[in-house]
Parts: sequence; C-alpha cells; structure tokens
Amino acid sequence: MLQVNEIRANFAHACERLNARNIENPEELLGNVLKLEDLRKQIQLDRDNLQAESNAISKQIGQLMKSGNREEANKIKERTSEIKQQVKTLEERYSQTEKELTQILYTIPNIPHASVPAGNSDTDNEVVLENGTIPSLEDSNKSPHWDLIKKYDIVDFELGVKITGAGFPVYKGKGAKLQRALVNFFLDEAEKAGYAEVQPPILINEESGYATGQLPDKEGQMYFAQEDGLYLIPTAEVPITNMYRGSILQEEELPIKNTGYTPCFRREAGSWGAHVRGLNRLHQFDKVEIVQITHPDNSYKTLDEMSLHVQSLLQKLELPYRVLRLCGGDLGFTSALTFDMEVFSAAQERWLEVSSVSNFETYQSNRLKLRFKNKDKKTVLAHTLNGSALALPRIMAAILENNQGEEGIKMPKVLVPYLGFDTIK
RNA sequence: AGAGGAGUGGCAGAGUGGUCGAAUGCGGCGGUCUUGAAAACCGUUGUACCGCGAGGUACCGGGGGUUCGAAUCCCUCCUCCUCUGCCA
Repeated sequence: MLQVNEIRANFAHACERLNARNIENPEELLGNVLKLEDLRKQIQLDRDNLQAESNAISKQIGQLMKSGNREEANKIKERTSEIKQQVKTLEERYSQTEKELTQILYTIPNIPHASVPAGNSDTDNEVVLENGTIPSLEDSNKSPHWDLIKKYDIVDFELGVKITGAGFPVYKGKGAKLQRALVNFFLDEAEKAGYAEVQPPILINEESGYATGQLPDKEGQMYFAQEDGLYLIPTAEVPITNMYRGSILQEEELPIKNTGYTPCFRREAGSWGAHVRGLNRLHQFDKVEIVQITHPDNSYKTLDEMSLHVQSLLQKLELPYRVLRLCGGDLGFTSALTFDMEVFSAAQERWLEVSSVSNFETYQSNRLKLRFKNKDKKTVLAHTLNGSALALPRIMAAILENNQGEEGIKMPKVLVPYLGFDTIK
C-alpha cells in the first residue's frame, strides 16, 4: 500500500509513473486520497480536542468525589455526557473515513520504478539480455515434454486427476527424483549465496494475505479453507515475508536474506488455454523462493544481485535464457520493478517464464509495518524483495525438452550428484 | 476435542475503578569515577497519529460493552500453559 505522505510529496511523479501502468486518471485517484487524508486529520483534531476536555473533566470529577463534593461533581457530569455523544459521532466518522481511505489505497498498485517502460502487455516487455545458445528449430524433431513424460513414465497427469483434479500431477520414479534434486540444488545454492533457510507454514491467515498484497487483489486466485479461514499459499513469499510483519529491526540486521522451499497453490481461474499444456501451468507446483529485506538505499543493488543469483542457477543448469524488464502493463500489482527470467524451449518453440524477481520498495512493508531503526534512531520502512529461485515445473519441462536425444534425456551435470543417475531412459 | 489457569513496556514482574503510559528489577543508551575495563553511582530508555511548537490523543492479547472515568468490571474472539482424550 502506498504511503500517503509519499503521494503528497511526489504527486506529479506518482501520476506520471502510474500512467505507465495504464491507470485511468491517476490525478483524480490520488487527489481523492489526499482529500480523504485531510478529512481524516481534521476529524482526528476535533475528536482529540473533545477527548482532552473530557479527560480533564473526568479528573476533576474524581477529585471532587474524593473531597466529598458530590453535587459539584454531578453538575459537571452533564458536560461530559454531551461530549460523549459528540465523540461517538466523530469516532464513527473517523473510522469510516479511514476505512474509505484504506479501501482506495488497496486499489492503487505500486508506483513503477523510473526504468519501467510503459506498455500494455507482455509484448511490451523489454529484453535486457539473452544468454546461452538457443537451440535451432530446423534440425529439431524434438518432442514436447508432455510426450516425453509419458514415454519415460516420470509424470502422470491422469493419476493426479483421479486423486485431485487437473493440474495436480503425480511425479514418479526419476521424475520424482528430479524434483527432489532440483529442490536440494536450489536450496544449496541459495545457502551458498547467504540466504538462511526456513520452512514456513503453507497455509496463511487473512492478515498475512493482506500484508503482502495477495488480498484483496488476488482473492479468487488462492485456495481457501473455509472452515478455518486459511488460504493455501500461492508462493513462499507470503509466509516468509510475513515472518517479519510488525517488526522493528536494527539497521545492522539488514539485509535479511531468507530462502525456503514450499509447494505453491494457484487456482488459475480462467487462465487455461493453448499454452498451458503439461507442466506449463499447474495448480500445485514446487518452488524455492528467495526473500530479502533491505535498507531503502540498497534495494536496487539487491535486486540486481538477486537477478544474478537466478541467472547463475540457469547457467549451471545449462539452460538458454533471457531476462526481461516488465513493462507497466505486465508488472505485478505490488511491484515497483520486476525482472522475469525465461528459458527457451526448442520443442515448444517459445520462451517459458521460470522466475520473477521484484522490488516492492515500501509497498509491502507499509502494510506489514516492517520497519527498522536507522542511524538517526528514526523508525523507517524497510524495502522488501523476492524472487523465484526457482519454480520447478517449467525448469523440468525445459530440461526434458532441451536435453532429449536418442539415448534418453541427459541431466545437467550439477544435478547428477543429487540424482544418482545422469540420463533418463 | 473437554476441564482449569494465564495473557501488562526488549525481558522478568507489580498493579483489581480515578494524578497509571503504568512501580520495581534486569537489559539497552548517555555520563561520573578509572590508564582501560568491571563494579558503583547519576541520568535516560515503548509505538502510532495530530500539531510549526508547547503540547494533545490512542494503545496493558484483538474486538465490543458498562461508567463522568477501565490495565482493573462485563461479553466475545484469539493465543499460551496444565490435566484428560485423540494422533503423525
């Protein structure tokens, strides 16, 4: 959620940047925020003054009662009941105004970083770099992974349908081992890069959902356990970042670096189509996430560091990839700047998104109330960042599709120690 | 899941209707003393909002209520502990 003070201080800039997201008439939207904030302040002032008077009178009554002067006490009681009514009215107006303000703020996405290009959709994303050799398409009679997994019997979708439904595959044999190897490899690499591993809960309460911005924005995208009011996590970002909700850290503790492996659950309502076959889009998938909490001065340096970490994983897995800077139209609601990493699949003849690393600046920390004491002993909001490092299914798809050959599917060298075999045949 | 108990400042722990935002101890920070350190002593030490400021308001697990006045009384929810039950 945006900070009202920041909106006020950088009004023109905020409007200009929200235009990059195709927000209609940001001047009016942000103008309303400021108006409501002014109203809120005015109500608070009136209310506080009345309460100050009431407190003073109550004290007087106490003293009069003590000295036995009941009559006088009863006399001034009248004024307090008058004040009480007024305070009650103001109290209602106050919470209503505050609620209204929060509701509007919930609908406003993060202000895109200056480097975010304007644009409507993923076609406007900016390619930052490409790495690795893109497999040529001519000499490839490569099979897509949904054929390969059947051929080698390593992922079973039908079985998943029987147990749960579409989008919940069963990994079998070497497929299951490959999953486990990837998780361990990713966690080990994250640990080497200084991320402390955690295993968070995979169900979260409503408060956590609001704090990192999944609610109310993505309400329908999360599975909901109604009986207990808990949501299945769409990403480990939610529980890991929420570990620090309400915290006031010391500046020396920054940056905080955490990594965690979790399954992730997404309803993906209404997003099924031509490009979602096989492992391309699932309701349940595994992911290793990296999260950082940083000093505001360092967050963009940190974003680059995280991007390089993800890239190093792709290089070690010998996958050709590219890095995209997301345009305003494709940028996530809570993000100020996002880099997507995509690997190329020769069999599908297209790029597959395998990671997203984002800087949320203070958008999440403002909701999280995640702060730190700076050198001047002032309490200020920290910046939060996260990234997938990495999501498994499409990595698995790319490994299968890009490494297939006559003799089977060659496993990337770095995974062999984890797997105990070098080829799926 | 049932019965009982408890939730107070960074921690420990008083306070059961009126100068209580809250005693005291520990810890933290600053200082005195010391060649330095420790000890001792003195001072200071929660968060948020409003206000140029003086200052004001709110917060004693969350929400609601009673009262002129609530940490204190009532209702409700949450969490933790103990016992019983159940169970990876």
